Order: sequence, then C-alpha cells, then structure tokens
Amino acid sequence: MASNELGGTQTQASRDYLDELNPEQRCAVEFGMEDATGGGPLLIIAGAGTGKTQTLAYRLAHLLVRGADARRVLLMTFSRRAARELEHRVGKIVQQVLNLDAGTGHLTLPWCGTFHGIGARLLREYATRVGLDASFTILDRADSVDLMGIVRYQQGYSETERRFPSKASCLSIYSRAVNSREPLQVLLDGAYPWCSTWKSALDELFAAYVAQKQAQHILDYDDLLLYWAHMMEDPELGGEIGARFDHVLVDEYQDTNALQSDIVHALRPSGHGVTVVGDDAQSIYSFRSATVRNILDFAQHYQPAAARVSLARNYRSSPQILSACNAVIGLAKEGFEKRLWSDRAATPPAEIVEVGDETDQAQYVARSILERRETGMALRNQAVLFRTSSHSALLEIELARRDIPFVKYGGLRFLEAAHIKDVLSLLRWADNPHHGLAATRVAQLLPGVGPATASRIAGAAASGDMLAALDRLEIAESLRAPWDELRRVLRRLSKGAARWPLAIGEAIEWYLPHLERIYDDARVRRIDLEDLARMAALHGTRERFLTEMTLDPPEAVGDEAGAPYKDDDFLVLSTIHSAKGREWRAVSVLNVVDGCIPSDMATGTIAEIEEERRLLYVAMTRARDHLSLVVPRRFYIHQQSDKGDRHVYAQRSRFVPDALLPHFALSAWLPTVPLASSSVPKPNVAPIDLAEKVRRSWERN
DNA sequence: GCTCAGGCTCTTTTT
DNA sequence: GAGCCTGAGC
Repeated sequence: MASNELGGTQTQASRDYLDELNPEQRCAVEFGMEDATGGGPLLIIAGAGTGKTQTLAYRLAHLLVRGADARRVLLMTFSRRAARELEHRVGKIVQQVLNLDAGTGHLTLPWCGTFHGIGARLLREYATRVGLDASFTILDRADSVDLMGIVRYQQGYSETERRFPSKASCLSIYSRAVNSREPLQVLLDGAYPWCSTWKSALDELFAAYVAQKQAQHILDYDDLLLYWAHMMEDPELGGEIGARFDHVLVDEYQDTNALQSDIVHALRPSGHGVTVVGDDAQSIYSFRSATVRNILDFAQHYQPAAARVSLARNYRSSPQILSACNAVIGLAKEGFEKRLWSDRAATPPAEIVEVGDETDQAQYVARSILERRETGMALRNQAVLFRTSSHSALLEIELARRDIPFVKYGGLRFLEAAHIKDVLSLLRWADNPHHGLAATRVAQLLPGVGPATASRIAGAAASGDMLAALDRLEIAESLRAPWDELRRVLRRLSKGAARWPLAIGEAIEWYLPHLERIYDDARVRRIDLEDLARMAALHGTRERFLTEMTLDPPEAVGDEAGAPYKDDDFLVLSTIHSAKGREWRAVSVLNVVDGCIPSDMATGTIAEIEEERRLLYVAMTRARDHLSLVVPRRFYIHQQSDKGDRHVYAQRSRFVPDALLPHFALSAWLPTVPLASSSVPKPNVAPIDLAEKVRRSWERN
C-alpha cells in the first residue's frame, strides 16, 4: 500500500514532528537511524504509562518515513488489539508527516500481529516445504485438553488407582516443556514435583499426543511457535525467512518465552534492526512459560551489547497514585531500578477501603461508580479489576440490579460454550476430514451414538474421500434418519460446495434440533448461535474465520456481537491479565486480600509470589486519577466439600504492608443500614419528608 | 454399545 | 459445582 509511495519521499518537514516526544522517547525513536539497517539491537525499558505505544509507533513511523518498506517490517505484539492500535497510530503519524490526504488509503503493516498469528501465517505459506498439510486446523486450549484426555485414556493412564495427573495438568506440563525448552525432568522437578515420578510415562503420553496431532492435521498453540522455531533452525529455510524482514520489533518483551526469544534471535542473528520493548516490572505470564530473563538478559545476548533506553516519565497517573504504585513495586526482589515520575496535577491519594464482606464490596463499588458518574466521569472511563474471573460474580449481579451496563474481559469465553464448540466442530470437520477430535464430537451429537460409533465414523472420514467413505460405512438402522441428515450437511459444507458465510447458516440449521433436544436453555443458546453467524459474516472465508476465531477469539462477553451497543456508555470489568496495556480514569481493584492477591494457588515459590506482586502493580498502574483497593474482611468459602460453606477472615494483601500505608488514604465503608433494623421508632425522629421522597423517585440509585 | 447414576477430585491467569 | 471415572441396566 502506502509503502511504495514512502520510498524516497523523505522530507525536511518531517523533522519537527518528533518534538512532541520527551528526550528519552526521542532517543529511542531516533536510535540507529543514521544506519540504513536501523542500527544494532535496541532495548527500550518502558515503565507503565510512559508512552510506550507512542514511542513504538513513532519509531516505526520514523523508519517508514525514512524509506523503510512496510512489507518488510515484522511487528509482534501481545494481542491482536494491541497490533491493530499500533498499526492505526503509525498510519496516522505517517499520513500527517507526509501530508497525505485521507483519500490515499490507510497504511497497512502486513506482518503485524501476535507471535501465534504470524507463526500460523508463515506455516501455511511454507507448509508443503516442511511436511505439513497447508489446511491444518488450529486447536484452541480446550480442544487441546480434550485431545490430551483422549490420548491419556487410550494409553491406559486414566485408571483411577494410578492417580495419574489430570488431562489439564498433562497439557500444561507439555505446554510448559515446549515453551520453556527445558528438559522434562528438570521442569517436573522444579515446577511439578508431585509428578516427577511420572517422567517416562509422560514422555510416552506426549509422544502419542504429538502423533495424534500430526495424524489429524492439527496444530495446537504451542506448535505454531515450535514449528516456526524449527523452521528457523534450518539454515536454508531460516535464512530465507529472516531475509524477508529488515526490521523486527517486539512489544511486551517481558512476557515472551524461550521459544519466542529463540525465534527473534534466529530471525536476525546479528541483532541489526531488532527493537524490543517491555517492562520487567509488568511480567505476569510465567504460567505460560514467559521468562523475565528474556528482557533482563537481552542486551548481553549480543556482542557488543544492545543499546538500552529507559522511559521513566509517566504521563498516565497522578503523582499520588504513582507514589502508591512505586511503593508497592519498590518491595520487589529483583528488577531494573527505576522510579516513575509524573508532573500531572495532584489528586487525592490512592484509597484502601475496608468493607465487611464481598456483598458489601459489590455494593460499595457499584455505588462509588455511580457517584463518580454523577460528577461527570462516564462509565467507560472507569474499570473494575480482579485477579480471578469469578471474583466479579457478586458485583455483576449488583450492576445488573442497578442497571449499570458493563462489558467483561477475561475468564470464560464465548467459544468455550458447548453449543458454540459443537457448531465450530462441524465446520472444522468439514474443513479438515482428518480432524478426528471434531468428528467424534459432532458424531456424538446424534442420539444413540457414543464413543465407539463416533470413533468408527471419524476413522472412516479420515480415510481418503470423506463423503464416499461415510456413505459406505455400516450404521445401525435405528440411526438412519439422523445419519442421513449428518451426511447431507457434510456434503453441503464440503470444500468447494460451501459458499461462505452461507455455510454457517446451514451448519446451524442442522444443529438446531440437537440443541433443542440436549439443552433446557436452548433459547438462550440459540441467541449465541445467531451472534456466531454474525461474526462469521465478518470474515472472508471459512478457513480464515476458523483460524481467527481460535487465535483472536472475541475478548469480551458481548463484544463484537452487539454492534448497536457500541455507542452506549458501559463500565469495564476485567481480569488484571486482560487489562494489560489499558488505562482508565478510575480503577477499583477487588479483593486486595491474601488468598486472592496473591492467589493462594500461587504462593508456592518466591518467584510465584513476586509475580503476584507485579500483578497488583499492573492493576494499580492502570489508574489515571482515581484508584481504590477494596479489602473485604470476611470471606465466604464455598465448594469446600467436607464441611460445606463457611466464612474466614481475610488479611489485607501482604503486598501492602503497614509500612506502605502513608501512601494511601484509609477508610472503612458500611452499607446503608437496611430498613428493617431501623424500624424501631427512635426518640426525636424527624417527620417523614414526603417532598424529599418524591424528588428522590427521579434519581437513579 | 449407549446412557445414566453415584462417588470421587479439584478449583487462576491466556495466545 | 463441575468434571471424571466406573459400573449397572437397557
């Protein structure tokens, strides 16, 4: 697109647009520009709110303005949302600098996306050269767990007396091993000591899991990186892929794992044209094998060492909020020493609010959100963050009760609902006849078909011409009608026959009778299917729809689906992980107590606890003008099988010890006394103010 | 070979 | 409260 026009259009007028940057940012943007290759490796340490995206966008724009070819720039971000935003910002800057009018068309960076997304693209392109089927299907996490479960069962590890790790544990061990590139025994001893004795059994299990994936022409998330890394290790192919790019930029480098850093290093072994950006204090993805060592050791990886620029001026938060953030991260054990500073206008200090229990917490938060809204702060400028998706359950009820619209990020996804997976499985099976996992899932929807029949059906489908093979298959007479229906829809969906997006309508139409039969709440689920159909229409082909739904699933409940709601004002609820890179004027953090932050699932090792500390830091640094940490004193514990529900007293999070309290304003909040307990007449009660009551009836409460 | 009931375990964060 | 495994009954 615009890249062609960019070559040679370098102008003098473009110099002063860098004046908007502060000296450190400018240094990062201009680094190595005297060199046609963009200079040696560069590490940008960008603290929270220091204009990281801005700096990266300017550096990219600067490269393009000075003649770099947009098609030869590889930009990897953590999420698709971040990729889109960067692309948009770069386009705007370039357009302004070169005085292109809006009609010139938007600049596109064709190689801009997540590691997994870029990996998938390269693998499809090089599939035939590396022995893959170019129409491979990508397995999402839940499907990977299911496949691991099947293999686990086939290998005979599911007999209970042997107490073998669960399918989910098996997959997470496998995934950790792949992404960290650690030998299995080392990984087990370090992170899964209770599984250490299963080393050789796990070796066998994983070998079978890999064989199954290959037989079914499917890749899981880890494979997208693993096969890519393997391609890079081949001298010829690796060189060829590396030579396609002049510049490699990686955002959120603190959250990359060993496999990803190997890929980056292999793309450009000399480090020329490599820029990585990140903040070690915000590393929160070690459960996905991300290692903060990548960023801590990046500079020394090269000879001579990579240049390093640190951004410490914070543009986001008020000095009061920042001092609380700095205090919390100041207690961390390791990291680049840096203190963020801000000269924004003063605000009241960050708050710690004690409430009675989680019910009070929900009331307090809902109420304070409405109060701020009354002062003119729109709901969309406010967010509520929490460690675990379920922590917001009570608040969601309270918000619904008060008619406060919200969107929730993180946690259970749309795609994980059984009825969505059923329909997607049908499409995936039609797309990839070898996909036994999808095939067995679909076949078992037919009443009277269980695992045995389903696996016969899947086996037949994988052998050559799927439709002919299924026609030949012997199926019990009692299954005749549903079996005919299934083959009919498969024929209509088969490659070539299916027009997109009409095909999804056919798939849903076939599925509806099964939906009605299986679920009591079929009507609600049917609405989800309508949403799915709408999303499908936004993608050009079936293959792209299936790939993108897996790699970039709709992030929020209600996201994408409800276009008419887009203009509405709504509150954001989000897990802290999903809040990365975002900011709001007011942020409330729920359950700032030990057991939630840090999660009691993550207090085993010092490294885990340190990561939980960074998690709280990430949550706090999202706030611009208002921050409150909510501390419920009493907790109801459900799901403790033996004694039933009980409640426990919680301590304020260990990450905010008494010594840090001077950085906060402390308060306690009590719910308004319920009417019943105040109904005893008190002396000197004021007369009932009916006028007040009438006025109040117009207030939103 | 399919389905359903009953007893067991585990419970986070996500591309 | 859900998911997993087993075993009884059809």
